[in-house]
Amino acid sequence: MRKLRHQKRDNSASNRGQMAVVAILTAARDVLVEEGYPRLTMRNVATRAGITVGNLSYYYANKRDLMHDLVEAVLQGYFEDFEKITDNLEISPEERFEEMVRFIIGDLATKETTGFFPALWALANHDAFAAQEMAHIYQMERDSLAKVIGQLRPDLGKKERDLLALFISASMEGHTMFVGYRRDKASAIAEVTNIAVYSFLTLVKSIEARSIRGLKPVGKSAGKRLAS
Amino acid sequence: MRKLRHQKRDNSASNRGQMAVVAILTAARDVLVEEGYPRLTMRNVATRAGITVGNLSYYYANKRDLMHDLVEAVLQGYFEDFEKITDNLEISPEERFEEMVRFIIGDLATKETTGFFPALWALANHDAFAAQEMAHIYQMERDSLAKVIGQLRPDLGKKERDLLALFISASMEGHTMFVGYRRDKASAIAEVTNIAVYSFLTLVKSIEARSIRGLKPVGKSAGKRLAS
Amino acid sequence: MRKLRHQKRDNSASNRGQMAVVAILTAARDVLVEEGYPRLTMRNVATRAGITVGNLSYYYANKRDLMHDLVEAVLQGYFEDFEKITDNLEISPEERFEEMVRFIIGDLATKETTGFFPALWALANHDAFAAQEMAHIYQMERDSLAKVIGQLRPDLGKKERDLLALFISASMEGHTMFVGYRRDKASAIAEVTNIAVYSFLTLVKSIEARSIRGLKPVGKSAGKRLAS
Amino acid sequence: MRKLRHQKRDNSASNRGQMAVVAILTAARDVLVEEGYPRLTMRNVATRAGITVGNLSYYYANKRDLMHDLVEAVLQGYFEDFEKITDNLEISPEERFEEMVRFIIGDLATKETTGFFPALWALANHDAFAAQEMAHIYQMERDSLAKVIGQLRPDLGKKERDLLALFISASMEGHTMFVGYRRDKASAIAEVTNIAVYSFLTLVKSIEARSIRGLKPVGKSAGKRLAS
DNA sequence: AATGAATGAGCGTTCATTCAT
DNA sequence: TATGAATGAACGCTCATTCAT
Repeated sequence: MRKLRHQKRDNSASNRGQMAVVAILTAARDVLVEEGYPRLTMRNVATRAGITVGNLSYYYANKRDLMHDLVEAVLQGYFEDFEKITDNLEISPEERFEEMVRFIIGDLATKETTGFFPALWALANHDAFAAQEMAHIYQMERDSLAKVIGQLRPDLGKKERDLLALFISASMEGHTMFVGYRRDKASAIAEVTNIAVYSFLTLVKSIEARSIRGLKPVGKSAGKRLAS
Repeated sequence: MRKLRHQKRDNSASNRGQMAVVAILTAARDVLVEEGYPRLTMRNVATRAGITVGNLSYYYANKRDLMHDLVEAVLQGYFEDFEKITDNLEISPEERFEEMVRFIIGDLATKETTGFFPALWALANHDAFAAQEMAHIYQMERDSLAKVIGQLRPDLGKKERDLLALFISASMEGHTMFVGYRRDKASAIAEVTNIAVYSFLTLVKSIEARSIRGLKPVGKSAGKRLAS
Repeated sequence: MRKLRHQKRDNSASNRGQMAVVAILTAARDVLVEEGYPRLTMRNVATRAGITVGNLSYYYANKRDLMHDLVEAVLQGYFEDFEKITDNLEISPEERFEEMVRFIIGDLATKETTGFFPALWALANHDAFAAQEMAHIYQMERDSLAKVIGQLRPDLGKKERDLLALFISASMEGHTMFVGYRRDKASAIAEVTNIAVYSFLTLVKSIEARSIRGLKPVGKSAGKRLAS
Repeated sequence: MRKLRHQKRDNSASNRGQMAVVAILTAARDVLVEEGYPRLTMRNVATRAGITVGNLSYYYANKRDLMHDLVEAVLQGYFEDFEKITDNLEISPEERFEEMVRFIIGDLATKETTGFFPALWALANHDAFAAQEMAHIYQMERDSLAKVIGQLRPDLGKKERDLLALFISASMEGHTMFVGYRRDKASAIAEVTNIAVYSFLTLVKSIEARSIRGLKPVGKSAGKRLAS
């Protein structure tokens, strides 16, 4: 995760308040990342932002609004990141694809991302807003991926490209808990990234629509299993 | 997730207490799954288990101990599941591999697993015990996977097999938030599972050690990128 | 106000909790009476009852429930008081009427009543529950009054008796803020009570239904006023 | 309640500030009337007046001062109202008396009065200033009443006239909670007013000083009661 | 006159935990 | 084993008030 993008709503002259909002959002993210969601309290955020609870409530009347802005700020950061890669036409589609994979896996190993996203996933299970924002950000990621997949495999239909993007995106996210910041297998990140690039590229270049639809290629073991 | 396995520690005659513990653990899991970690309170657990807070504290003096047992009980269930698949020698290694993939992805779409594991991942970021237990369960999953990979690719070294198992295991877990219970892309689970089986099998059967180590095959774009 | 009547809901053996509830309700009434509604906080009540906020919440999960029980306890006390007077058949209807007037005005001068009821009236303007409970208690008062009025004036219809009871009841309540505990005109309570007895008795004994309906008796000034 | 009378203290040229004060006082009264005293916050007043909290504090440094002015403004309005009736010499004393009764009961049924006065009474129990202002306004009301009573009954002493005025004034105020705006018995206001006019007129015209002092007229039941 | 920003105390409520019975 | 009662800290939030600009 690189930086928070706070969209100011009103263009008031005062930038003192604007700075406070950035401090609050950064503090909130840091508390969430370093201490976890249950400790993301208004008091902790205020303390870390160097203000009082009362003043925090001046900027965010309630926790929900704060969470809202926090998630949106994180989102906006990724939106800008993905755009840069997708719009880089100086390199080939295959290179762009590899770059996306390396960017995403590289990002998920940062302290912020390793801390933030699992919290968001857990939240999304019981919080409609978190679920919606999560859907939004991953739709963006999949769209970027599907675009490049289309350039690599123009023969595939939109549905197949979207499913491949879904599979690849979800697979990458899964590595957060293993090669993420200070996680168990963090030392294997280089190798895992290499495998990811190889695996996803091979997948995209070789798969046939029937493998997705479930008609196993000839010689597969499925028949035998059904017989048993 | 299928069921909770609670290992009684003392062999006391009372099985009333044993039943109470199972009720408590089940209640705890259900609260966690249905309401999320922040609402996993001693009161909620006690109420759902049909006992009083005071009595809950007789079985679990504090929340940490309860969490401990809960995570271990979930773990134990999976230990038994994996064992059954790994020990099934009536089918070929390739079939065993496919079965593992289909079992894991099938499981992650259950209500319990979709609810439980993201909470565990988030917790593991800030709770050493959760991290340790998580490491334990996934080590088990990877061991099972690595064993079958070894049968499929006897030419690969242990390190490569382990890395492939890590990549495949992590990739599968990543689908929890997307095709899991009531998640965004739940309807695509069949196609995603097919892609997973195809992709992982292709990967295992085709990858060379040098692709893992990072020496890209000739003609790769890496050189060019480094030059830019 | 004489005493609080707390109706225990469950007949549990423990009277420790029962005593705590009485202590809480008494504390709540005293805070309300002595410090006013804005200072009727859970903390103040707990402190005065000699318990902690946490323990108060064990008995009353929220302020609304506490208020509910408090108002009902006060109500119940009056219910018993009125019953005693109404059921006293040893004295004549006129004496019973006088006794009721003297009891109500006498009660309104007690510290508890002077403090409690104006707070309830103010509350009833914006709190449906308070309004409903208030309606309940005064209906009871009017019913008692109307009963005696009926014995004094059997010639009057029910509607007229009810209106007289309403007028008399409301008039008496109005004295709370003037001859109530430590209020401006507290020293005039004896004379005011005498006037009340004389006035209400004269009213009941002399009024004709047409004076209530608005048809002024002959010789009244209404006509002249309309002409001017 | 008809309108707020704010007396400007300094004769500064700025009438912008004067208008702001009226807006603030009106906002304060409306919040009190519509939402109740506990919600009469500086923020609510400022918001309703269309200014910021900071600016409100320019006009009223603290809540006490604001309350002070609010109560005085309401008072002043009544002062003007009573003066008009008292000074109307075109009608007879009896008519003037009836007009006062009808005016007061009519006023107490307005939204503003029904909301404002019970709040003031409750406040007066614990706030010396509110008690003092309340005393002031009702003294005025009683003075007006006593004046007319004196014209009706020149034979009575000042003390008796004052006591009658106290009884009548207090009785009328008591109807606020019953026939006031949106209160329980609001539909009975016409009949109650008729009863009030009849009752108070009868009282004033017939009562003897000894009935006030407590020496009951011959034939009364007091003797019997004392005997029992 | 007016704003936006800030404080610190207090609110109702929830919580993990303890303990006598 | 099981309960009801109790504690003290923390939670999200609101408030009157202050102050620099």
